[in-house]
Order: sequence, then C-alpha cells, then structure tokens
Amino acid sequence: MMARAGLTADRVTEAAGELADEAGFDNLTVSALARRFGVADASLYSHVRNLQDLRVRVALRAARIQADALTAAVAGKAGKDALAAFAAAYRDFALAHPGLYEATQLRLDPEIVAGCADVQRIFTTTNAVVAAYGLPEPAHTDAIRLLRSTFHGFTNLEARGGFQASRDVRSSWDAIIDALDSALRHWQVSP
Amino acid sequence: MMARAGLTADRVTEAAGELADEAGFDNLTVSALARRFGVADASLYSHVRNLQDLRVRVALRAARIQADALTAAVAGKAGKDALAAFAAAYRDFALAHPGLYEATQLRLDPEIVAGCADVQRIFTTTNAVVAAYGLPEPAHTDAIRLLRSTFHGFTNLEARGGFQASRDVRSSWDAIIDALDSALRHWQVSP
DNA sequence: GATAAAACCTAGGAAGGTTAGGTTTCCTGC
DNA sequence: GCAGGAAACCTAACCTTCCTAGGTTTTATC
Repeated sequence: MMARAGLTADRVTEAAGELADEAGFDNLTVSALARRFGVADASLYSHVRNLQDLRVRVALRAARIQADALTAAVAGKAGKDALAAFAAAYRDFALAHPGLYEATQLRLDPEIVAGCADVQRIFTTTNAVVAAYGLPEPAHTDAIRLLRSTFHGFTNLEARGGFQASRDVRSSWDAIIDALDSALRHWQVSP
Repeated sequence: MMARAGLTADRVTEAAGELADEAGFDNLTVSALARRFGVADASLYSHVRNLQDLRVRVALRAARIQADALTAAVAGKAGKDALAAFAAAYRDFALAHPGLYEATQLRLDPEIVAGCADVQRIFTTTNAVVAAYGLPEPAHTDAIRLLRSTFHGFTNLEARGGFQASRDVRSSWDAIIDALDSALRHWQVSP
C-alpha cells in the first residue's frame, strides 16, 4: 500500500552525493540519507554494506565525474592551453560539487585505486598535461606533484574560506596558473 | 580517596592534541579522551563546553605551535633561504603532528581568527617570506596564495598517501621549493 | 496466479555527545 | 586549623547515529 522509494545502490549513491554537496561529506550520514528517502535507516543496508562502503561509492562516483570533466577539458589542447583548461575544470568541479570534491580526498584502498578506471583516467590526464612540457624524469613526476599540490591546496583553502584578503580569488587563480606554467617551462633540471 | 586526574582546560587540550596526533583529528572523541584520563565522559564538560569547543581549542593550540616553528625557522633569513626554511618547518610540523596539522584546517570563526595572535603570526611570517621577493600588489597576495596552496596541498596529499609513485617524496618537495623560488623571482606582473 | 527475489519494515543493541544534578576534593581566608 | 566555597569529578539519563537480525510486503517472472 505504501509507495516505495524504489531504492537501488546507484540511486542511493547519487542521493548521497547530493547530500554531501549540500551538507558536506562529513555530514553524509545514514540517518540523514534515509530521511531524505522517507525510509528507515535499516532499509539502506540492503543496498550499501555500511557507512564506509557508502562513502567509498560516493568517492568513486566523484572520481568518474571529475575524470569526465578533466579529460573533456583537456581534449585537443596542449601546453599552457591544456594547463589552463585542466585548472579551470578542476576548480569548477570543486566549486560546483564541494561534497563530491571532499569525497575524492577519501583514502581509498590501493587495490580499489589500481582497479578503478576513472581514477586512472585522472592520473593519465594529469600526466598528459605535464608531458607537453617535455621534462625528463624525475622532474616530470615532481612537476605533476607540484600541480596536484597547488590545485588541491588552493581549492581546499578556498572551500574553507581560507582566503580572507580582498583580492579576488579567481584572479589569484589565473595568476597562479601563469606562475605554474612559467615554473614548468623553466624547470631547473638538477644533476 | 580516589586519586584525581587533576584535569584542567589546558591539560585536556594538550591530551586532545596528543590523541589527535595518534588517532587522527577526526577520531578525537570525548569518550576516548575521557578513557585516556580514566575519567567519566561527563567530567570533561567541566573544562570544555563540548566537542566542537574542544576541537577549536586544539586548533588554536596547533596554531601556536605552528607559528612558533615557522617564525623560528625564518628568523634572520630572507629570499630563498627563508623560503626553504619556512617550507621545511611547515612540512616537519605536518609530519611530526599530523593531528594538530589537521586541526589547523578546522574552519574557525572569523572573529576568533582575527583575535588570535598566533594565527596572525603565521600570516605575518608568510607575508615576510614573500615580501623579500619585492612583488607589487596584487602579485604579492597571489604569490602568498600560491605558497600556501602548494604547501598545504602537498602535505595534505602526502599525509593521506596520495603520492604513490616511486619517486622519493622529500626530493619532490625540494624540487618544488626550487620551482616556487623560480616562479617568485620571475613573476610576470601583468598590466 | 504462484513463486522467488528484492524492497522495506520493526525491534533492539552498542557507542558517542550532552545535560542535570549530586558528591568529593582542594584551596583560601580568617 | 578549620569553615566555606570553588573546582573536580561522579551517576543517571536522554538523544542521535550506526548497525544487525529477522520478519513482511511488493514486484517481477514464468
């Protein structure tokens, strides 16, 4: 008699992502998610093993969305164009989906990381952007780490309101892209 | 008759910091902290308003320790020397005190931030490091944001095991310092 | 329309956060 | 050296969240 919610693992994960975007990944809770569906807490455990499993599912979903955005942005570009497009897509994703972005920071089982095509796509795309600068190893790896660190740190700081100065955040972001491009072009390859 | 634990707001906060370093800031819990003191949960509420208050206290304590480390490292240095010393102190703090470092990322009330001398010291010290490069505004602010982002992002990624490649993490860190120094020296001041 | 799978439920236990209100220890001033 | 009060600490109780066990209802399939 009661209308069913029509739950499924995917729909639960999708709703969990929306909840995370609205309330923060830390506030993604089984109870809140059940309330959102108008369902008892226990009902969710038919679709998801437990909270940790749910968080991993959201993280993997986030990886897919992020990978799609990044690869689409970089397609057909190289050098600074690719870097700028990558950076824009990265920041846009973090701003549009703060909860999913937090989810991408979840520490995943190395097995899962290795076996997840979306995670690998993110890595491959990042690699391609830096590869255009033609750095030899280990500078290439170091440069990738520089980009990942800066992008991640910036969006993280921005998301938590860490930039209080009056300077427009977007303008700083653009200037930093310029600086990173410069750093990659003039990378000092040590002995 | 029973020996008292001799609790005080400061001792509670200090122990909370140690617990955070051992178990992670997210696992800093009133119950676990009470167990550590051999005391009932409720006893802690005489010294700390609630969990959120405890977390803020740990964050402020972390700010003090970090500020001490950073200012001491930079004292009497300028240019790349100061940058390298700042970076080393930053990373050392994050590695030695992972829980306190996480605490520094807690979103604090802007009033508290403005009124906290230690937080301001961190900002002042960062400012001084960048000031040596003589950049005009707004490049100066952008450069500060670049450094904060990269340091924060790198240590964050390192802490969560984000660097899986075989390249030594410390070497990447050193190379990135070089790259940042180069970026600051050759900052392109746009119209 | 019967049967099986899937969706959903109730009941309940464990753990953490928190409050109310009481008891014990300690310190201070006389 | 001892009252009196402040501070440290307790028990009891309640709420929320995570989670399991086991039962009931809906849906899909033949």
